[in-house]
Amino acid sequence: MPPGRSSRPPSEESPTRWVLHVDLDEFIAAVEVRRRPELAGLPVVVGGRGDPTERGVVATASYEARAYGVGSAMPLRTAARRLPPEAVFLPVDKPAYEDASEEVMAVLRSFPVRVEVLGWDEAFLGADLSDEAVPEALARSVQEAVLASTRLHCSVGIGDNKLQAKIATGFGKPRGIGRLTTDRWFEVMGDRPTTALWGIGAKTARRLADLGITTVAGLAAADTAMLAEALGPTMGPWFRRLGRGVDSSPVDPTPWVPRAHGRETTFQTDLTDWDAVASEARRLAGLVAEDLAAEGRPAARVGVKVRYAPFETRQRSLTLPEPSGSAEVIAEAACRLLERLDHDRRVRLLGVRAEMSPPAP
DNA sequence: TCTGGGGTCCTAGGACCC
DNA sequence: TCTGGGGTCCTAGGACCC
Repeated sequence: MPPGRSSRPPSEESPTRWVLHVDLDEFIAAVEVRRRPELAGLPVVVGGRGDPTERGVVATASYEARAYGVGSAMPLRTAARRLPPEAVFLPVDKPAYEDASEEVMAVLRSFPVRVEVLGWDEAFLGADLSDEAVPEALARSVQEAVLASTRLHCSVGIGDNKLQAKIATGFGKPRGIGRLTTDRWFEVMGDRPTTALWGIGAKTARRLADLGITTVAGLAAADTAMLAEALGPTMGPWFRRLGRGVDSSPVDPTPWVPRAHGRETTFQTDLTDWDAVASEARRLAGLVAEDLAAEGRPAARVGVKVRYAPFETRQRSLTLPEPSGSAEVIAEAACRLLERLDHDRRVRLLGVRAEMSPPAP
């Protein structure tokens, strides 16, 4: 999505005739129902520790739950208020979703395409100009193969590029196939709000509206220099390309190399005791060090995040004198960073993160 | 309706160096 | 004398996505 990954020199790109975007339907909820068939047909909500009286938000709601107006990122307490008593709340079980994701990606890789994994439940499939497959037929084959191997349903979007394919998937959901190509871009997208574009959220939409731009067509017609002036030299022109449905980024099957790892916790009750904050920072630093060790890469920078009640976030970070994977070094750095923050306020959330140096080429 | 946790990338100002 | 210009690193914050 971000422009950084999209702005490769043309010489690195393979000529792509079309792109498929595969997106699993209600993935997390579907994985839970798959192993608990008795939940089928019930409103199922996965989020937090599975206790709707706690602080936490909905990770995924089943379609039955969505019918009650429950969706991702909604506080669990709100979801509980909206849902009938038979609704089921489950805790997030990350390893289970990672395993299920691997099953799905293995199926996708069995097709003669390049596969770029976007997250647990999404991937782009790219084929070259020389390949003969018809995208609709391939899309249907992918859906059938994923269902047969994993008992999970997915939707597929077809586009001339990743941006179009990603948006097209939404037109196919659930269990369908959507199509959005250059020839019909403005017919389909022109009158939609700018938030219909992948990469434009509420904040950017508001800034665009302040410039008199509210629709995709309006964004496409905007002056590039004006957008660059108002929104930045990289982002401004990139937004305009989004408005025109243009995306030259290749489907890149290269395994993802993480830039950073972090752990954070929202406390069920705000912390007032700064000693407790510091010891929690040490615990989180230990978890981060484990993540680094699993990859065999040291931290180059360490950062802390503190969210004060009611909801005000502060971050501090530093570059280590030399890269280190030591839990003790990361913990000490985190504690030093905490010294630079106000100790007299209630703390709602604490996070510790480590940034890695890029691996040697 | 009081707002998770895991990430990515961009921007902008100041420090510092040549 | 009160003023250069470019480049890179560091840091804080913001926006977006799943």
